[in-house]
Amino acid sequence: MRSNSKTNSWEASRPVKLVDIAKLANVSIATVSRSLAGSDRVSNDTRDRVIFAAEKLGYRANRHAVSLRKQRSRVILVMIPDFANHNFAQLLIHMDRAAHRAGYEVMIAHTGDDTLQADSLADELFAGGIAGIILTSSYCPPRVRSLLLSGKQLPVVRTLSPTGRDERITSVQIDEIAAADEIVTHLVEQGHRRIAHLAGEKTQLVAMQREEGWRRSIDRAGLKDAGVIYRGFRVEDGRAAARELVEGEDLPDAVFIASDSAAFGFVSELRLLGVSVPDQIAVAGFDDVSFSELFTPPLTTVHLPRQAMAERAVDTLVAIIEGGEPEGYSFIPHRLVVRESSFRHG
Amino acid sequence: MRSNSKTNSWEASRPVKLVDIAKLANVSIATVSRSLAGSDRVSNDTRDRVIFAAEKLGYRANRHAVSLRKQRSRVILVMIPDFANHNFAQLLIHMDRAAHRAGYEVMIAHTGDDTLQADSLADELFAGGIAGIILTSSYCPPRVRSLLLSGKQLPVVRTLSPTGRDERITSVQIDEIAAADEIVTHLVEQGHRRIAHLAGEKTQLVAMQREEGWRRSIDRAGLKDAGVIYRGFRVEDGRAAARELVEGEDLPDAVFIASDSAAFGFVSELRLLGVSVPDQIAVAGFDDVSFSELFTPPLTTVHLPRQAMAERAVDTLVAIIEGGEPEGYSFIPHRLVVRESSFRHG
DNA sequence: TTGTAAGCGTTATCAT
DNA sequence: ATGATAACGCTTACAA
Repeated sequence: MRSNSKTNSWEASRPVKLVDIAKLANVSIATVSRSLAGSDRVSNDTRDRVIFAAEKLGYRANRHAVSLRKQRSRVILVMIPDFANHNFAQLLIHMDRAAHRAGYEVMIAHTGDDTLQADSLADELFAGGIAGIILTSSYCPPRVRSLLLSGKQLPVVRTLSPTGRDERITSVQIDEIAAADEIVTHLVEQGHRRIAHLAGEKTQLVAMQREEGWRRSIDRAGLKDAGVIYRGFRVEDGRAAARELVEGEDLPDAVFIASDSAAFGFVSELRLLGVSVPDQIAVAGFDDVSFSELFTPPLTTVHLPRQAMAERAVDTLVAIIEGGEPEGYSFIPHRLVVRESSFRHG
Repeated sequence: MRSNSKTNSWEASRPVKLVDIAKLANVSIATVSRSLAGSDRVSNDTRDRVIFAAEKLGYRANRHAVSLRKQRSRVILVMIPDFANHNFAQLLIHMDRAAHRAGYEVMIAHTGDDTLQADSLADELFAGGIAGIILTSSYCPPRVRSLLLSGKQLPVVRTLSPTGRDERITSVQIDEIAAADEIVTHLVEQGHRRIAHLAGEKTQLVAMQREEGWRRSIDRAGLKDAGVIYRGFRVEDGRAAARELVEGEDLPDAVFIASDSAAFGFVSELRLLGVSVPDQIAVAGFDDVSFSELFTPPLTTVHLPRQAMAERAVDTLVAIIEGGEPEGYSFIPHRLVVRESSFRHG
């Protein structure tokens, strides 16, 4: 048990409660509550007096009392695998804003290494502690997953990361396959012929979809499979892939890399190995994080519409929470960003 | 008012409550509560039966009921000016972890453009909604500030950003002046003579302290003031400064830039203008965000010990919340990171 | 060792 | 239009 001394060093002045306002305004607490809630069953005069008193005392409702009584929380849990990744950080800004607009607060659960804490937070969905959950990776807390699979509708929405049809999670995403297809087609149009792919891990749906897009594009162009390296989305994965590629027979003309972070590592390691981008190998990434345009060379990539996804995800979730019908899937348009890293060499 | 239909599309199965466990285990609610709390005033047999029942039903305590009854929340509010900035994103990861370790949850308030929402959240400190506040910028919510200034002790800690002595906020920070001094001294030792400074805004304490460090270093070395440009900490500020500098008389040997982000913009814009770093101008930044080493050229900078600061800030706050004595200031050691951007040209 | 009951601050139902 | 009062789910004296 945690120490629970009664002598807090910060003398906690007693919070202002309804009863304090009631006394000051000379009405009952019921009337105070109604006035503050903007009910029309109060005389204008009384309401004004109450509101004045409330402001004078600096009243702030106790969220726990309200949530307990109303049996409904105004907290949305956002499950994030990695804060440090720009994708998630930016998503968070926009979710926070959208949530506030709708009258909700955002709480974060980090699903990084250890999901226990996060799962426990998510379970509060069933205890009324939180109103809904936004998933941003392929991860889904076990209890939520099993209920979802049993056909139950829950206030749970996934965004950023794609959702398999059989997962039954309301989803806000881009068309990953089409996006990958488009950017690889851009490489083809630049004149590149041997286009390899640095993919994510084979177990990840998002990686599989981006690979599928790459494959469709080279098939359509009648190009030969120049090889796939399965690694991951992090900087280090890109570095490792670069070393592997340089050790191999002959270099491809271009590489489509499934994430910008990996692309940074890839290009950076190639430079160390004396291979220059795009002169010797052209590169295209995926995500368009803020550093992509500052990178040398500036990275050609797919821009993830993070703001639109975040807002749509929140709005969808709020709609479900407040009794609407979940829509299943909704797709957000993506955008190609062509920069120097993909330019034809020579 | 928000629509509040009673027919939620997700049939909310009634949450499991203590009374459900009580029935299943054939004991009173009080005994259930005691068992789950690990009280020693319960027989082992009963406790086991209760815990078994609780797990079987998938019980999760209602946080609002607990907080209301215990008159103490387990939520820490972290006020962040900008999620997208790596500094804050990383800080958040570590705070989240440290908070969970101590049994708290983290809630985020974005103090970006509009502080109203954030202030309102912060005010919950006085209504019992949150247990304490961590500030990460110079911003401090008005009500908190005025109470602090009146000499009151509050569970409020600032980190990352320095605190003025007169602010009376418990603070976890690095020695900004010393750090700036050291990195400028490194530039001096590289042989640079005309060392300019790209500072933040004049109104910001952190900018003033870094400028002070720069000034001390060049004074000690007996160098002339090669000029200060006051802009800001963002990429765009760095770009603008680069243009201003190139338009001026003659270029300095080196520039100490008060933030890595601004340094990215500065170097990037210089490249566009045909000035190369570090060949024509050496550059040193401040922060050591994750891109700093991927940047071209890799950036010499001061590493902010984000993890240590985050953990110390949380621990300090928790100590105050739980009745300890606030320590005032505590300093975390920083570290110089020397990379190519500061190398002597020629 | 266990049960009974009061109460945390708020909202909502029922009177008046 | 307003006031009394019963919940909301939980913890914790106090009783047994």
